[in-house]
Amino acid sequence: MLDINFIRENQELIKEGARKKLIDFDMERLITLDDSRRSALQSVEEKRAVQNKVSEEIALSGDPAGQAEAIAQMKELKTELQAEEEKLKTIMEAWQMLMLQVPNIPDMSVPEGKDDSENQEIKVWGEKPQFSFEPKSHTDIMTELDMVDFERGTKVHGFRGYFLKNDGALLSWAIWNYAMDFFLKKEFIPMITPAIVRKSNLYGTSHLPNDADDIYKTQDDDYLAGTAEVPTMGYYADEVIDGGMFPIKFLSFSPCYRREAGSHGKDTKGLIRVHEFFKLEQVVLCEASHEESVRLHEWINRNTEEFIESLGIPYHTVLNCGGDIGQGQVKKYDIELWVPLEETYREISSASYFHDFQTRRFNIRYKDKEGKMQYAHSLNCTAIPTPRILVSLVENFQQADGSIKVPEVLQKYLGKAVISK
RNA sequence: GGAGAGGUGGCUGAGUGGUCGAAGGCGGCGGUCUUGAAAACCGUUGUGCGGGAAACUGUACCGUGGGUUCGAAUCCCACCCUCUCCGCCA
Repeated sequence: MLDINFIRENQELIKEGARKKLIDFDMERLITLDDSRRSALQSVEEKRAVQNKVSEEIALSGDPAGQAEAIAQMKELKTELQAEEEKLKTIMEAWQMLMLQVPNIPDMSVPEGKDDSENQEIKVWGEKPQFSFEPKSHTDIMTELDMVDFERGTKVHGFRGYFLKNDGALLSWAIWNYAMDFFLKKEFIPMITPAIVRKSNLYGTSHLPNDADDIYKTQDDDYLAGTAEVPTMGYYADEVIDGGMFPIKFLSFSPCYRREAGSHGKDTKGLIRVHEFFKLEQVVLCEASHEESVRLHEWINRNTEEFIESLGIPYHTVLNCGGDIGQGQVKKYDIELWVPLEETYREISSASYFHDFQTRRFNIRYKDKEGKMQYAHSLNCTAIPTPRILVSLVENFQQADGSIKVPEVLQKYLGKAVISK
């Protein structure tokens, strides 16, 4: 959400931003609606002022005849007022709906482009493995080592179901434990968050109303969050935070649920695209400063790069183009890991900053040094998603005999250097 | 799931349907006093939106949403949440 006054004063900037993001937004309609909102609000407030004044006079008056007359007049005014309030309410509903759709303005550095194919590679790291044998896919490797069971996963869960077992399960735990140690050295606050959330939280992060089809819903009208970003951002909703705590850095662990409604034909095999997974997520709140947002954005992205580097998995980082960043995001980096069998990089991390786009929706504020109320800034970045990370890990470190070489940093967490039959 | 109690400002806690944005206390801020601090005393102390250069001013906010009324923190309805007891349960 943006401030309506800011929107009115920067219409061209926002329209240009929407164009770059390939978001269809009807600015003229919002302005027209806002004009009627303003005039209706003003009219209602004027009538209320009269009502308040006369009501007070009635209360103070000792003259019954005068009171009766004033009450009669006020009855008329009340009827008019009720009609206008009704009108205002209708306008407000439409206005709020539109306000939720106004896209945040992308940063100047965000490149033009229609989709992820036009993201800009800004960094490449690591040596892609050269196999002296015929490499296998992660599904084959892991199935043969009895680390995963897709057939029974499908039997129990349905489409995209999986069980991780034996070293597949242990490797997941090893990664989580290592990741905790790695990230907590950077002074994050560890959290385990609820995944079942009230829908207001999803409006806050702007997953709603945009991605409604991709979100599971309960019979109580609650939702299953697709990322711990949602509950973590909701944590301070409607609060005034002590600005001295900034930057607040959370490392949140949660299960993540995604219907993948728009991608039925994609990645139907393996662990790339599943309905249910686990993720450690970096979520940061900071003071309302563009420079600070930028600094922390680089930092959280770098954290995940460092983590991947410590595992030794080849990756590249891309700067997402306008068509591939969300409504609320100012700028986004994706980190993508090399998947040898597909001969391509696959996303495992996404780092974005939002300025006060999310915190306005969540009403997360603080008092700045001058004592003025400000909306905080928010950012988030994947720390590590499992089991997706296993895809690259297993394929890159497979060996001729079908075993997997365990990255050195994980060995003490897993308790072995090689996963084999 | 059943029974009961309750949700008021940063906290605590009053509030007969009408000078209530809301007493008192605590805390915070400013000041007097003091070498300094404490204590005491005095003053001050919410947020959003609109108008105004400003002083200030209009409006809204007492869990949320409706309703009754000239007028609602106060009455009515629905919902949400918290607490206590019982039941069930990883």
